Amino acid sequence: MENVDGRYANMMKALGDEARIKIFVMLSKGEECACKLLDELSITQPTLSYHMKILCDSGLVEGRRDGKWMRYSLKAEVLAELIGFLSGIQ
Amino acid sequence: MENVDGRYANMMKALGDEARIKIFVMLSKGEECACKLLDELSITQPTLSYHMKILCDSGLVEGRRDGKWMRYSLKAEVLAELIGFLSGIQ
DNA sequence: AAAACACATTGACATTTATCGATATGATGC
DNA sequence: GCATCATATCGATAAATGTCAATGTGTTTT
Repeated sequence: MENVDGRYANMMKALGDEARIKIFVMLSKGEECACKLLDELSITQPTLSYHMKILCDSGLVEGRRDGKWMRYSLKAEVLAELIGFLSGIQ
Repeated sequence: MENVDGRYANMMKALGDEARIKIFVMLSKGEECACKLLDELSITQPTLSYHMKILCDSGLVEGRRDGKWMRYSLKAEVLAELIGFLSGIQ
Protein backbone atom coordinates (compact mmCIF):
# COMPACT_ATOMS: atom_id res chain seq x y z
CA MET A 1 0.00 0.00 0.00
CA GLU A 2 2.90 2.42 -0.33
CA ASN A 3 2.22 4.06 -3.62
CA VAL A 4 0.54 7.43 -3.98
CA ASP A 5 -2.97 6.11 -4.57
CA GLY A 6 -2.58 3.87 -1.57
CA ARG A 7 -1.70 6.76 0.68
CA TYR A 8 -4.81 8.70 -0.26
CA ALA A 9 -6.94 5.57 -0.31
CA ASN A 10 -5.83 5.04 3.25
CA MET A 11 -6.85 8.54 4.26
CA MET A 12 -10.25 8.10 2.71
CA LYS A 13 -10.66 4.71 4.28
CA ALA A 14 -9.98 6.43 7.59
CA LEU A 15 -12.74 8.94 6.88
CA GLY A 16 -15.01 6.32 5.37
CA ASP A 17 -16.67 5.45 8.64
CA GLU A 18 -19.44 7.41 10.26
CA ALA A 19 -17.95 7.37 13.75
CA ARG A 20 -14.58 8.51 12.46
CA ILE A 21 -15.95 11.27 10.30
CA LYS A 22 -17.90 12.56 13.29
CA ILE A 23 -14.70 12.54 15.31
CA PHE A 24 -12.94 14.36 12.51
CA VAL A 25 -15.60 17.04 12.38
CA MET A 26 -15.42 17.42 16.16
CA LEU A 27 -11.69 17.92 15.94
CA SER A 28 -12.22 20.66 13.39
CA LYS A 29 -13.38 22.81 16.31
CA GLY A 30 -9.94 22.37 17.83
CA GLU A 31 -7.98 19.95 19.94
CA GLU A 32 -10.07 17.60 22.08
CA CYS A 33 -9.25 14.97 24.65
CA ALA A 34 -10.43 11.42 24.11
CA CYS A 35 -12.80 11.60 27.06
CA LYS A 36 -14.63 14.53 25.52
CA LEU A 37 -14.97 12.71 22.21
CA LEU A 38 -16.16 9.65 24.06
CA ASP A 39 -19.23 11.18 25.58
CA GLU A 40 -20.35 12.67 22.28
CA LEU A 41 -20.37 9.25 20.69
CA SER A 42 -22.32 6.10 21.47
CA ILE A 43 -19.33 3.77 21.51
CA THR A 44 -17.19 2.26 24.22
CA GLN A 45 -13.77 3.51 25.20
CA PRO A 46 -11.86 0.68 23.51
CA THR A 47 -13.75 1.29 20.30
CA LEU A 48 -12.89 4.97 20.39
CA SER A 49 -9.26 4.07 20.95
CA TYR A 50 -9.39 1.78 17.93
CA HIS A 51 -10.80 4.55 15.74
CA MET A 52 -8.27 7.08 16.98
CA LYS A 53 -5.47 4.73 16.01
CA ILE A 54 -6.82 4.44 12.48
CA LEU A 55 -7.16 8.22 12.18
CA CYS A 56 -3.64 8.76 13.49
CA ASP A 57 -2.15 6.08 11.24
CA SER A 58 -3.72 7.76 8.25
CA GLY A 59 -1.80 10.91 9.12
CA LEU A 60 -4.92 13.05 9.30
CA VAL A 61 -4.92 13.27 13.09
CA GLU A 62 -2.27 13.42 15.74
CA GLY A 63 -2.37 12.89 19.47
CA ARG A 64 -0.22 14.12 22.31
CA ARG A 65 -0.14 13.15 25.92
CA ASP A 66 -1.04 15.83 28.43
CA GLY A 67 -0.88 14.32 31.87
CA LYS A 68 -3.58 11.74 32.14
CA TRP A 69 -5.20 12.86 28.94
CA MET A 70 -4.63 12.31 25.27
CA ARG A 71 -5.37 15.41 23.24
CA TYR A 72 -6.15 14.87 19.60
CA SER A 73 -6.13 17.35 16.77
CA LEU A 74 -6.33 17.52 13.00
CA LYS A 75 -3.22 17.77 10.92
CA ALA A 76 -4.43 20.53 8.69
CA GLU A 77 -1.57 20.20 6.24
CA VAL A 78 -2.40 16.55 5.60
CA LEU A 79 -6.06 17.35 5.12
CA ALA A 80 -4.96 20.07 2.71
CA GLU A 81 -2.95 17.48 0.81
CA LEU A 82 -5.98 15.25 0.51
CA ILE A 83 -8.10 18.14 -0.67
CA GLY A 84 -5.38 19.00 -3.16
CA PHE A 85 -5.36 15.46 -4.47
CA LEU A 86 -9.12 15.44 -4.94
CA SER A 87 -9.03 18.86 -6.52
CA GLY A 88 -6.47 17.61 -9.00
CA ILE A 89 -9.01 15.09 -10.22
CA GLN A 90 -11.46 16.45 -12.84
CA MET B 1 -26.87 6.03 7.02
CA GLU B 2 -29.00 8.90 5.78
CA ASN B 3 -27.62 11.84 7.69
CA VAL B 4 -25.08 14.24 6.29
CA ASP B 5 -22.01 12.61 7.79
CA GLY B 6 -23.21 9.28 6.49
CA ARG B 7 -23.47 10.58 2.96
CA TYR B 8 -19.89 11.82 2.92
CA ALA B 9 -18.66 8.82 4.86
CA ASN B 10 -20.14 6.72 2.10
CA MET B 11 -18.34 8.69 -0.59
CA MET B 12 -15.05 8.32 1.21
CA LYS B 13 -15.65 4.65 1.78
CA ALA B 14 -16.14 4.39 -1.96
CA LEU B 15 -12.78 6.07 -2.54
CA GLY B 16 -11.13 4.24 0.33
CA ASP B 17 -10.03 1.32 -1.77
CA GLU B 18 -7.01 1.25 -3.97
CA ALA B 19 -8.75 -0.30 -6.95
CA ARG B 20 -11.59 2.18 -6.79
CA ILE B 21 -9.38 5.21 -6.41
CA LYS B 22 -7.41 4.08 -9.44
CA ILE B 23 -10.65 3.78 -11.36
CA PHE B 24 -11.66 7.22 -10.18
CA VAL B 25 -8.38 8.72 -11.34
CA MET B 26 -8.76 7.00 -14.71
CA LEU B 27 -12.22 8.49 -15.09
CA SER B 28 -10.78 11.93 -14.44
CA LYS B 29 -9.33 11.73 -17.95
CA GLY B 30 -12.87 11.43 -19.23
CA GLU B 31 -15.55 8.85 -19.83
CA GLU B 32 -14.34 5.28 -20.15
CA CYS B 33 -16.03 2.00 -20.90
CA ALA B 34 -15.77 -0.82 -18.40
CA CYS B 35 -13.69 -2.93 -20.76
CA LYS B 36 -11.03 -0.22 -20.96
CA LEU B 37 -10.91 0.06 -17.18
CA LEU B 38 -10.72 -3.69 -16.93
CA ASP B 39 -7.49 -4.12 -18.80
CA GLU B 40 -5.76 -1.41 -16.81
CA LEU B 41 -6.48 -3.26 -13.57
CA SER B 42 -5.50 -6.70 -12.33
CA ILE B 43 -8.97 -7.79 -11.33
CA THR B 44 -11.64 -9.93 -12.94
CA GLN B 45 -14.70 -8.59 -14.71
CA PRO B 46 -17.15 -9.41 -11.88
CA THR B 47 -14.91 -7.64 -9.40
CA LEU B 48 -14.78 -4.54 -11.57
CA SER B 49 -18.55 -4.61 -11.84
CA TYR B 50 -18.78 -4.81 -8.06
CA HIS B 51 -16.52 -1.79 -7.64
CA MET B 52 -18.40 0.22 -10.25
CA LYS B 53 -21.62 -0.39 -8.39
CA ILE B 54 -20.11 0.95 -5.18
CA LEU B 55 -18.78 4.03 -6.97
CA CYS B 56 -22.13 4.67 -8.64
CA ASP B 57 -24.08 4.13 -5.41
CA SER B 58 -21.89 6.72 -3.71
CA GLY B 59 -22.98 9.22 -6.33
CA LEU B 60 -19.43 10.01 -7.40
CA VAL B 61 -19.67 8.11 -10.68
CA GLU B 62 -22.40 7.46 -13.19
CA GLY B 63 -22.76 4.98 -15.99
CA ARG B 64 -24.72 4.95 -19.19
CA ARG B 65 -25.31 2.22 -21.64
CA ASP B 66 -23.98 2.72 -25.15
CA GLY B 67 -24.85 -0.32 -27.19
CA LYS B 68 -22.94 -3.24 -25.76
CA TRP B 69 -20.83 -1.01 -23.60
CA MET B 70 -21.20 0.74 -20.30
CA ARG B 71 -19.51 4.12 -20.25
CA TYR B 72 -18.61 5.50 -16.88
CA SER B 73 -17.77 9.03 -15.90
CA LEU B 74 -17.23 11.19 -12.83
CA LYS B 75 -19.99 13.32 -11.50
CA ALA B 76 -17.93 16.44 -11.06
CA GLU B 77 -20.57 18.26 -9.06
CA VAL B 78 -20.67 15.49 -6.46
CA LEU B 79 -16.90 15.46 -6.22
CA ALA B 80 -17.05 19.22 -5.80
CA GLU B 81 -19.52 18.73 -2.94
CA LEU B 82 -17.15 16.34 -1.23
CA ILE B 83 -14.26 18.72 -1.66
CA GLY B 84 -16.46 21.48 -0.28
CA PHE B 85 -17.29 19.40 2.75
CA LEU B 86 -13.64 18.67 3.45
CA SER B 87 -12.71 22.27 2.87
CA GLY B 88 -15.29 23.31 5.43
CA ILE B 89 -13.40 21.30 8.03
CA GLN B 90 -10.45 23.12 9.65
C1' DA C 1 2.62 3.29 47.83
C1' DA C 2 -2.02 2.56 47.01
C1' DA C 3 -6.08 4.04 44.82
C1' DA C 4 -8.16 6.29 41.06
C1' DC C 5 -8.27 8.03 36.55
C1' DA C 6 -7.52 8.14 31.39
C1' DC C 7 -6.33 5.59 27.80
C1' DA C 8 -4.32 1.48 25.09
C1' DT C 9 -4.07 -3.39 24.09
C1' DT C 10 -5.79 -8.09 23.83
C1' DG C 11 -8.84 -11.80 22.60
C1' DA C 12 -13.22 -13.07 20.96
C1' DC C 13 -16.91 -12.53 17.88
C1' DA C 14 -20.27 -11.11 14.29
C1' DT C 15 -20.57 -8.45 10.24
C1' DT C 16 -18.89 -6.52 6.11
C1' DT C 17 -15.93 -6.53 2.24
C1' DA C 18 -13.23 -7.99 -1.77
C1' DT C 19 -12.64 -11.54 -4.65
C1' DC C 20 -13.62 -15.29 -7.82
C1' DG C 21 -15.97 -18.86 -11.06
C1' DA C 22 -20.24 -19.75 -12.94
C1' DT C 23 -24.22 -18.09 -14.89
C1' DA C 24 -27.73 -14.69 -16.36
C1' DT C 25 -28.97 -10.54 -19.10
C1' DG C 26 -28.83 -7.33 -22.82
C1' DA C 27 -27.22 -5.70 -27.21
C1' DT C 28 -25.16 -6.54 -31.90
C1' DG C 29 -24.08 -8.91 -36.01
C1' DC C 30 -24.56 -12.66 -39.04
C1' DG D 1 -33.00 -16.79 -34.39
C1' DC D 2 -28.36 -17.93 -33.01
C1' DA D 3 -23.73 -16.89 -31.82
C1' DT D 4 -20.99 -13.47 -29.76
C1' DC D 5 -19.62 -9.78 -27.07
C1' DA D 6 -19.98 -6.72 -22.89
C1' DT D 7 -21.62 -6.38 -18.49
C1' DA D 8 -24.33 -7.68 -14.28
C1' DT D 9 -25.74 -10.91 -10.79
C1' DC D 10 -25.27 -14.99 -7.82
C1' DG D 11 -23.19 -18.08 -4.52
C1' DA D 12 -19.22 -19.22 -2.10
C1' DT D 13 -15.26 -17.98 0.52
C1' DA D 14 -11.32 -15.87 2.82
C1' DA D 15 -9.85 -11.72 4.81
C1' DA D 16 -10.66 -7.34 6.94
C1' DT D 17 -13.38 -4.51 9.99
C1' DG D 18 -16.00 -2.75 13.99
C1' DT D 19 -17.38 -3.86 18.35
C1' DC D 20 -17.13 -5.25 23.16
C1' DA D 21 -15.53 -6.99 27.99
C1' DA D 22 -11.46 -7.80 30.32
C1' DT D 23 -7.04 -6.42 31.33
C1' DG D 24 -2.70 -3.76 30.97
C1' DT D 25 -0.08 0.77 31.20
C1' DG D 26 1.04 5.33 32.44
C1' DT D 27 -0.19 9.44 35.32
C1' DT D 28 -2.01 11.90 39.10
C1' DT D 29 -3.89 12.22 43.72
C1' DT D 30 -4.21 11.20 48.33
